[in-house]
Parts: sequence; structure tokens; C-alpha cells
Amino acid sequence: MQISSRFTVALHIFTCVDTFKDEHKVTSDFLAASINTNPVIIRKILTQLKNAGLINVIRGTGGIELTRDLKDITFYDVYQAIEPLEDGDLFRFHESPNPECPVGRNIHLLLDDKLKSIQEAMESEMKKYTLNDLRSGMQELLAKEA
Amino acid sequence: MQISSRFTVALHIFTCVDTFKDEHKVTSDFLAASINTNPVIIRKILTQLKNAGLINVIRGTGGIELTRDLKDITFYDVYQAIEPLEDGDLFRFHESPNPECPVGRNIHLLLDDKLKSIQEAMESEMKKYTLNDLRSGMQELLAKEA
DNA sequence: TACTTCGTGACAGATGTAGTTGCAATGGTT
DNA sequence: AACCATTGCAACTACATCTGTCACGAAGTA
Repeated sequence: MQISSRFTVALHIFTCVDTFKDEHKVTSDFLAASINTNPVIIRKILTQLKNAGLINVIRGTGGIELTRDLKDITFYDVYQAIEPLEDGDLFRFHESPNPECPVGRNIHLLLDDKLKSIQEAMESEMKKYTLNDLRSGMQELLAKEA
Repeated sequence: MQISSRFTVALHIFTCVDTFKDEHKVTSDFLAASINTNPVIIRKILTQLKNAGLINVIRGTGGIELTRDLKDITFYDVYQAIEPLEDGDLFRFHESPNPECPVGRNIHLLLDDKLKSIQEAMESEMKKYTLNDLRSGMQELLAKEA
């Protein structure tokens, strides 16, 4: 199972907001053109980011404001906003293993801590990257292009 | 997106194979009863594990043999056998971002290494656990029960 | 041959993803 | 007030994946 493209689209959105903030009004139409998708898809993702408290979306005029500094929004924050996991668990179990089987009734206990540590390894790596890294990374790439 | 239950089911299967190897013939029917699912589901997973070279499945009599020692099969090996990722990438991008947009044409370059490091953090944690950890863990849990 | 078990194709139902259309609501501008 | 660009959202489609189920042929043992 791959993680949905909405996560990387969200990072794309944040990068655009920062890159074009002085040149264009960054609307869902503008973002949809950069990402090559439909404006409604963008608005749905913006709604998720807004519900997570990461941005404010301005109606009427259009535009997006961050609620915190770039360096204070990590990839993990974006991931959490975009990919709501049931009970917060990355790994799924089969429902109701057989309690009469010694393995069946202990499989959760056996696996839970190990799976948790795998999930946490991924999440703590996500916390190392911030939107500020996207800003500086994009500035470098654009400088090379010029 | 949660990772499908097939992964934890596969770990359940391996645990059963080891736990019951001296008491029962471990068939897809037996496993389906412990996991509480359909034997065909089990056989499909066994086929994946077999194709990955982790086990041999015995027809006619029934039963499962590992091709390597328990300590030489990691969670990552099982994960790879069960969850084939397109191009090996955990994270998906939106297809064909706009090459006329400076962000659109650089977004891959900007994100690739960061996403890769996140994926690798997860995978290298998966490599730390082996089926032998499942064996010893289950033995401890069963000893506590008694 | 008879029996057990695996292998596999076909299908169904539920869920999730991505895309599209239409329209009401919002908030500037004139 | 009228106009306009934009967001918010519901409804729908198309498609893929996951899980489960049935049916039946293939493999191997007794």
C-alpha cells in the first residue's frame, strides 16, 4: 500500500505558497495548474490542512496563510493532517483472531510493540523535515536553473 | 493508508508454523481457523511467501517448510514479499506536474531524497526484527499463560 | 482409486482515491 | 446594489485494492 499522493500534493502546495507569495495570488486554480489536477482536489486538501490548524484559507479574494512559521511545520504535521489513521495505527490486524488458539489470542501482544517501533521510526524521521527545508531546497534548485 | 492486514497475517502464519510444528500438521485450514478467515486467503498469502523464496508449501499432505533459519528472515523480508510497491516507492506523487511551473518541474527533485530517507527509516527498523524474535516472544507469552 | 490439500480463476461487496460538475456562500470591487 | 472571483461542499463517476467466497483442477499420499 502506497501512501496517497495527497501527502506529496500538500507539500507541493506549501512550496508553491512560499515560492509565489510575492508574485501571484495563490488560488486553488493556480495550484491545480502547477500540480496538474482539478481545483476541487486542491480545495479538499486545503480543507484538511485548515482543519488541522496549519493554514487559513481566504474566501472571496483567495489565498492561503500559514498559521505558524515554516520551520514550525514538519512533514509529520502535514502527514497527520492528510492521512488520518484508524486508531493511529499504521499496521492493520485481521479482525478477531481465534481466542481458542494460543497464537490467535496472543498475536496482538506479540506484535504490538514491534510494529509500534517501526511506525515510530518512520514518524520521527518525518519530524526531522520542515517546510523551511522545502523553501531553502526549492531556492537552491531555482538558483541552479537560472 | 494503513498497511494491509496481509502483513500481520503473514507474521501470524509464521508464528503458528513454529508454535505448532510438533503437534499439528499446519494446513491452510488450520491457519484460517487460528486467524479467523478463509483458507483461500491463507493460500494466497502462502503463494506470495513462496514466490519470495521464504517457504515451501507441501501439496497433498499439507504443511509449510521455511527455506532459511528463523533468525535469517526479517520483518522486512516478509513485508517485501507481501506488499509489492510500485517502483519500490512508499510515497506517491501526482502524475505529470506542470513542467512550465518552476515548482512543478522541480518538486520531484526537491522531495525525493527526503521521502527516501523516511522510507528507509521504516525499512531499516523492520530489518531489526526476525522471525526468531516472534518465536521467543511467543514462548514467553505462553509460559506466562501457564 | 480415494482422499486430502494446494493453486488459481472468477466473482462480489466494501472501501478508498482521484476526478468532475454544479451551485450556494463569501468577500472584495465598482 | 450589482458584479466578480473564489472557496465550500454535495453528488456523482470511474477505477483500484482488500477481503471473502465458490468452484474446480492439480499434486501428492495411502
